Parts: sequence; structure tokens; C-alpha cells
Amino acid sequence: MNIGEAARRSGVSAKTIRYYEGIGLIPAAGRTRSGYRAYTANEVETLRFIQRARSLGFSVDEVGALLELWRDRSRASADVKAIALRHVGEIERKIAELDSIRRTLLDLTTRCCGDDHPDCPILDRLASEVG
Amino acid sequence: MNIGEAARRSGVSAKTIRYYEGIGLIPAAGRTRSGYRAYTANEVETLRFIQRARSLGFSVDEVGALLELWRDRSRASADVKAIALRHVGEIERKIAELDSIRRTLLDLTTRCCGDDHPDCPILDRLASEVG
DNA sequence: TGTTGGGCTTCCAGTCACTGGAAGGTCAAG
DNA sequence: CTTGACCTTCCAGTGACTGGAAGCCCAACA
Repeated sequence: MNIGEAARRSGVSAKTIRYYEGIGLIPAAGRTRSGYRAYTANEVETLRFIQRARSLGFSVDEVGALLELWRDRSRASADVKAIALRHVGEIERKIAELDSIRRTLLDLTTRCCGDDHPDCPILDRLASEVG
Repeated sequence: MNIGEAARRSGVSAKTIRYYEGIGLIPAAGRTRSGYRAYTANEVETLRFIQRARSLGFSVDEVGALLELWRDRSRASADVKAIALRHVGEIERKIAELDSIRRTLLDLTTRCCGDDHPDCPILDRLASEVG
């Protein structure tokens, strides 16, 4: 099947499939006589795997590692779990950071009356750290 | 003062200060006879403002808008509040997304025994969406 | 006076993971 | 035989920096 069909079936855009091939995340696809890339159902499965891993926030490098483990029948599930747990750690760090920012901003916005006057605790805080 | 000192006092790296000047976030600094950028205490205050706004996750464009409002004595605090509340909304959306991913991954990692066997619910899920 | 070391300058390239777009070849249908 | 959808490659841009090369400037010390 052509790249457009593979894109539709996998949820990965044609542009992105070419990009993945370019950076070596997936091997170069076969070609028709006229030079079009041709995909098998198997390759589409790989693309779906990639799509799901990316949507869980794994970096392209991590996805590469997960793909290798997926293909490796003698893998240790511990290796997969390690990648996933490291990723969970990063996500939790990000959530904590965002939540701290969120709490700060909610505090400031609550105290800003938001009318047509210039007085504003938000700007005060940005200008001087205490606010 | 030189750019290095301004960087130290503001918490914005020299490289980044030049970058901010290049994209027009701050006006071009004055120069000494030999071409070194020269900063006043006031300009360092502006840099500190930028640094704090960036650390609260505002985009450089939003920081530009906040700077304009900061300098505008006839601003309406409602305009500042609107920017901040929109930003809070984005943060909450990101937190929700990360939390959903986190819950999925924790579920999968809990069910993955993480030993030297290949069986792995994490890979199963990436391979077939149900898992 | 010479030189050493740090700081400053500009400019180009790289990061991450794509995305947009131009210029042109291919294919099936009408 | 043409239309329109598809495919190809290649280059450039995104955000917000960061690294590094090549070269000028300046204060201090022998």
C-alpha cells in the first residue's frame, strides 16, 4: 500500500513517516517501480506501535528502544519497565512543576481584580518577586 | 555594566540576553566605545521581570505583551489577568493530559513484573491498544 | 612591554519532532 | 488527453534557546 494509506491506517502522517525513515527510526520502505514507497500490514503495525508510544509521551529515542525490545523475543520485561518508570518519573516532575506554577498563578489572578485600573498583583510579582 | 554582570544579576544568560535583543523582546542595549553592550540597573530589572515571567511558563510572546502592559501606566489590570488566566487554562490542560498518561503508565508498569522474562503488558498495549 | 586569561563581539549550526511548501513525477478516471 | 489526487525530494521554519568558532578588548602581572 502507498504511504497515504499507511498514514491513514496508522495515524502517523505521511510526512512524519518519511521523517521517521529519514532519522532511521524505521527501515526504508520498499519501492514500487515508479519510486513510490510501499508498505505491508506489518509495517503499518509498527507505525501504530510508534504512534501509541509517542502519544504516551515517549521521546523518539525511547520509542526506538521500545521498538527494539518489542522485536527482541529474548528481551527482559525489566528493561521495558525501566524505560516506562523513568518516563513516569519525568512526567511526575513535569506535573509537579506545572502544578506549582498553576497554584502561583491562581493565587495572583484571584488577587487581581481585573478591571480597568492599572493596579495588578500579577505585574507586581513579576516586577519584584514578592507579591 | 557589561552583559556578563547583567546576566549574573538578572538570572538570564548572556547568550539569551543577546537572543532577546535579536528577536526584539528588549530594545538594543547601549554600547561602549569598544562595542561592548552596556546595561543600566533599569534594564537589569526588565531582564529580571522577563526571567520571572518565563519561569512561570509564559511564552516569549506573552512576556512581550506583559512587558508592554507593565510599562503602560494606563493599562487595565483586566488585560493582564486575561493573559494569566489563558495561561492557567493551558497549564491545566497540560496537567490533565500528563496525568492521564501517568495513570495509564502506572497501570501498565504495575502489571509488568519487570523480571528477565519477555512477557510485558506495556509492549502488549503499545502493540495492540488493549492491554 | 609583553603576554596571559577572561570577557566580549558576530555568525552559523544544532536541538526536538515535526510541518509547510515548492517543484516536479505518477496514476486512475472520465 | 486532461484533470486531480497522489507521490517524490529538498529546503526552510517552528520555540527558545545553546554550543562553538573566529576574532577583538581589557586588566593584571612579570
